[in-house]
Amino acid sequence: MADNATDACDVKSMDDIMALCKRRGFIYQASEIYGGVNGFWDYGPLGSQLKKNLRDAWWNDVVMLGCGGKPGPDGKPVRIVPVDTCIIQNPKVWEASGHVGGFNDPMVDCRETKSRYRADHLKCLGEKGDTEGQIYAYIENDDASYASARKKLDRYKKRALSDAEIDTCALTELGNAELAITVGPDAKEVGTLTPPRAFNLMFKTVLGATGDAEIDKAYLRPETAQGIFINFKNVVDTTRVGVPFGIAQTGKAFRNEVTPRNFTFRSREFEQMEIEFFCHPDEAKAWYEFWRDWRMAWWESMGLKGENLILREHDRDELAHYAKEGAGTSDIEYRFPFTAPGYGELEGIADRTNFDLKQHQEHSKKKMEYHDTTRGELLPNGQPKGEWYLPHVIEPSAGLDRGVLAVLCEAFTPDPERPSGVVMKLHPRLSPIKAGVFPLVKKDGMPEVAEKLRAELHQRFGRLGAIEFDEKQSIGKRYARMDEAGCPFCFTIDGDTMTDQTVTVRDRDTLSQERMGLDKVGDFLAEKLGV
RNA sequence: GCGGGUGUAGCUCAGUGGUAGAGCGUCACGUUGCCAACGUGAAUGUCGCCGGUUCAAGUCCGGUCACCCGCUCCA
Repeated sequence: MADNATDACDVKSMDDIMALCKRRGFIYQASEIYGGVNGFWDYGPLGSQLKKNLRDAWWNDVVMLGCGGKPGPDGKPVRIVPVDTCIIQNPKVWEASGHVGGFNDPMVDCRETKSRYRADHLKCLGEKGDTEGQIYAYIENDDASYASARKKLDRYKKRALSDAEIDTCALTELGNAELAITVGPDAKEVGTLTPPRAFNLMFKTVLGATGDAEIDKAYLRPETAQGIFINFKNVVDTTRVGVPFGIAQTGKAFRNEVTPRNFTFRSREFEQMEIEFFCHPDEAKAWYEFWRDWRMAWWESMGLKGENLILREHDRDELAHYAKEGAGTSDIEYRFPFTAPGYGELEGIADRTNFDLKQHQEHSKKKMEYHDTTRGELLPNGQPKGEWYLPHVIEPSAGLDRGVLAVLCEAFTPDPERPSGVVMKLHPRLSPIKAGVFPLVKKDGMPEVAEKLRAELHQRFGRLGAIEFDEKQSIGKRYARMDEAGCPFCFTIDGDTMTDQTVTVRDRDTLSQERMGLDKVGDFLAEKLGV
């Protein structure tokens, strides 16, 4: 598959993938019967099981096995504990995290140049005392922008005005009538600037049935991370964990994206799989590199391989405000059909330093420092004195819905040779349908034997995914359906089964058909599913 | 948020102001002996939604919603 990855990518059409997702019940548009709602998607029977399987794989590998059992940079097992925190928290959480203050800025759009400006970054100038003539907006502390505005004013007045004749004010002080005679910083026409509009990406809600919209204002969380940070002390105090350790959480988060687009890639409601890994500041770099590399390997183990998956280290000037002082930030990115030849982010691994714990310590007035009893100078009795510090945090934060989408895109394989025309080569561990059990024809006792096998496999593997039983229509049609659903193996009961107790195993990816004993099917499937 | 495009059956799409269509899929019955076989039959639509023009609107006009593409945004 790796050899023709580029070719396959070229052939893949997002429209075809979306059509298959709808047709086979992976993903539907939310509220479809009411015309849909922008930025929201529902998962169908196959999609929800696929999503659960990917989440379970993450949960199992990260939390239960602690990075799949791989020792950390300290040579010890990686310790991760889970939490499940609320979508709605005290609004002060989002003030501390910076989500309320920093991202509540009114913005101004220019209809002519399509530029967007922060309203509080724009100033205006005009001739002193002139209330009729044009006003020129410019970007504060930008000499070129200011000079441009002055030049436009001079040209409008047909003379060079002195500094003393100029009046300036903030754009936010202008009324609508004045905006109508204002020229944007990079515009030629007047009145192309929109009134300042707030672009807070957080969903607001109101607490209490009779709640006052202002006083009882609350937010749906824009990320799951803060729920972990605010419970850091609780977990340390009530669980026998010690730094270094991680706290994991999966759950929904909500962002009022300006432009939801690209199928489920940028949704307004989405699910995250996040780890906040707490470590000593001196060890942050080693843990950062450990997590970055292990997370990359994990996505590869989910079937995302070759040129479509890359690890990209952020440039210094690209780093988020909280990561400036840290060891760095990396994105694990997948080349989606709609981003190709570029890539879209699946997971970010960031060294957030102690930014979040420090913020919550300041805002909540609660001590967030950790007492590390394994550090500090040795006391006369031979015990370490201990050291108080704010742990640094390495955050591998993955998008579950984006992961599902990447897995679907990777699996989607056009194949004109097949009757279905397409096969979903999902990793067996992720496949929503684990196996198909088919009687070759609906007679001669075959359905009965097939049903017995289905019941046996269902008992053993039903917790992982569906076991499909189908006795209708031709065997080829049933195989084709399984190709589109991404079912990796089909077991077919035929005439020979009745005499020698063997079945045909049909492999989705190779189309090979081999015979095996009826009693070997369970173990065969267990091995393929890695259970 | 701006500009362009699209919206008709589950999917892909035809449809010239005058009776709502095709292929595939789905379902039933028969047949069928390993890759969407075949036969017969069936179901599936307020033509995205709202309004307007008209004797008559899927078709023309306006608005709106959703999706796609390009900007913009994306802590």
